Amino acid sequence: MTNATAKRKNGNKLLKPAKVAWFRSQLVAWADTHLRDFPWRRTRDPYHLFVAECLLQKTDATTVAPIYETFLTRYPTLETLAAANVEEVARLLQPLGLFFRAERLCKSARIILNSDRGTIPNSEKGLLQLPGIGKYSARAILANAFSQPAAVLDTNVARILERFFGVKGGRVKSRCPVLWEAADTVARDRDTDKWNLTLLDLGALICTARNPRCAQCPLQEQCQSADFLSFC
DNA sequence: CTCCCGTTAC
DNA sequence: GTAACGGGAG
Repeated sequence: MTNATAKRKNGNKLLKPAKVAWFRSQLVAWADTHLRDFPWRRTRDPYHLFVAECLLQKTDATTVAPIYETFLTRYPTLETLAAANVEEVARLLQPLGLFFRAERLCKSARIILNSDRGTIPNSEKGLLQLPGIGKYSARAILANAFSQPAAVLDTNVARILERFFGVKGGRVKSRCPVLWEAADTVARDRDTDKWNLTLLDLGALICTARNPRCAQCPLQEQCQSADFLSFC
């Protein structure tokens, strides 16, 4: 049993089980008709998802979509990326900014090819060895490419958990144990990939950082932070 | 805690 | 016009 699974089973003192159950069922229903469609959501290819997660870091999904297609056309395999000219990769990433990612992508490709597996690692530990892959990206790849029950915590998920459950994370959400634990607690053991996408999309479409659309939110009824003024 | 950096919301 | 946005690494 993994740590995360053990924690889920024992429950989280901060989160009431009944409220967690309601949270899940509301979101599962919402996901049926509201999940967004992106090219990287139509594949389970570990390399494709590795590229996608790198490009999606601190970058809006709608901005990434066209570049992602071009990237995979130009560098269709780990081998081609490992052999790529970093400057050229950086040029391709131009509309996204954060050019240091070009170097990290190429370097990761070389590390992966020199590893025992020779393919994208299928463990959190293995993925974390790669430059540019932190806990969020590692778990996203585990869930999406390898169907593992790996919950993610990004600023969207953190915001939803903080608002709905009233838990308080620190400044740096990505390294906040309370929020990671909450993310693990609310996650489902099955279809964790879809669950992760559900939270990301609720954060992107409804529970936005500014001007959240509380009136359209499936969680409004039990949300600690629901903006009741939005009814008026 | 700071830097990275283009895009989008305001 | 400016500020907000968003993961990882040093």
